[in-house]
Amino acid sequence: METIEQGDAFDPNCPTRMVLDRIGDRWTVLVVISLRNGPRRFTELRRKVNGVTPKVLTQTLRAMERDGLVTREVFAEVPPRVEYTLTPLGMSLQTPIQAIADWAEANVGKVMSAREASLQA
Amino acid sequence: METIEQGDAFDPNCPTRMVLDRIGDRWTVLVVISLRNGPRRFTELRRKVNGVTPKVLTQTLRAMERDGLVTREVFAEVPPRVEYTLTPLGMSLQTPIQAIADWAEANVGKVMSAREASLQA
DNA sequence: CCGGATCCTATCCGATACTG
DNA sequence: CAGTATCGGATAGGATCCGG
Repeated sequence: METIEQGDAFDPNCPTRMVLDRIGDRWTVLVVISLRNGPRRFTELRRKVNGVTPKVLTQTLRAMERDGLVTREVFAEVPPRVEYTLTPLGMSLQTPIQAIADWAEANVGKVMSAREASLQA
Repeated sequence: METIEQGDAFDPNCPTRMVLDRIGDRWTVLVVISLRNGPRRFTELRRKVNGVTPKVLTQTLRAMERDGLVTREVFAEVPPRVEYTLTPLGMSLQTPIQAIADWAEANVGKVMSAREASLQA
């Protein structure tokens, strides 16, 4: 079936629900965007992903690692260096993310004016 | 600019961030899917969106109404009837949602096996 | 430099009960 | 039928400190 089904995201165990949960969280999408041009170090990511705390960034990266979206590579150096890289799977996530971004840019104006209008009513 | 920018979703006030917040919540996406074939009544939605409580469904619908995604129409009848309908804006949300669903269906297997694999490591 | 440990708060969500 | 009111629990996320 090519289109969304009723039983789809309504069930916690369903594919779409799972992806939605990932995309829904505050940072996963930002990390994907930040890594799209190649590997980044932890601190680089911290700077790019404006305002994320180390704990949460670590949480996010670990979750993404578990799901096969990023790989984590530790270099036994002094000072220590850790690089995160998008897997092909992680890279492919950019397609739906881009779709969202496109919709957002195209329609944010309408949403904002709807919001304004509802304040007066 | 056609592609995602760094400053994009990193700022709470930015378009993508806003849309992500909507998509991230548990029910908005499900309501959009449930309404795609035409207007639905409150209780119909409650049934379709499996397990949502009236309070939360109302919250979701009100938020969507504010953002111009749905319209709410009250019929002065006995018994009372209220219909919710997707606006064109709300309809257009199905494009990115479909992109997510497609990605999910195509890649859920990989994510699941990555998860399995990480359990043994 | 990387990120774990701990504590805390905000928010979302669910259950239940009640009203026009 | 279509909600509202109230309460309570779960959890993501933030602040801060500390260790390898």
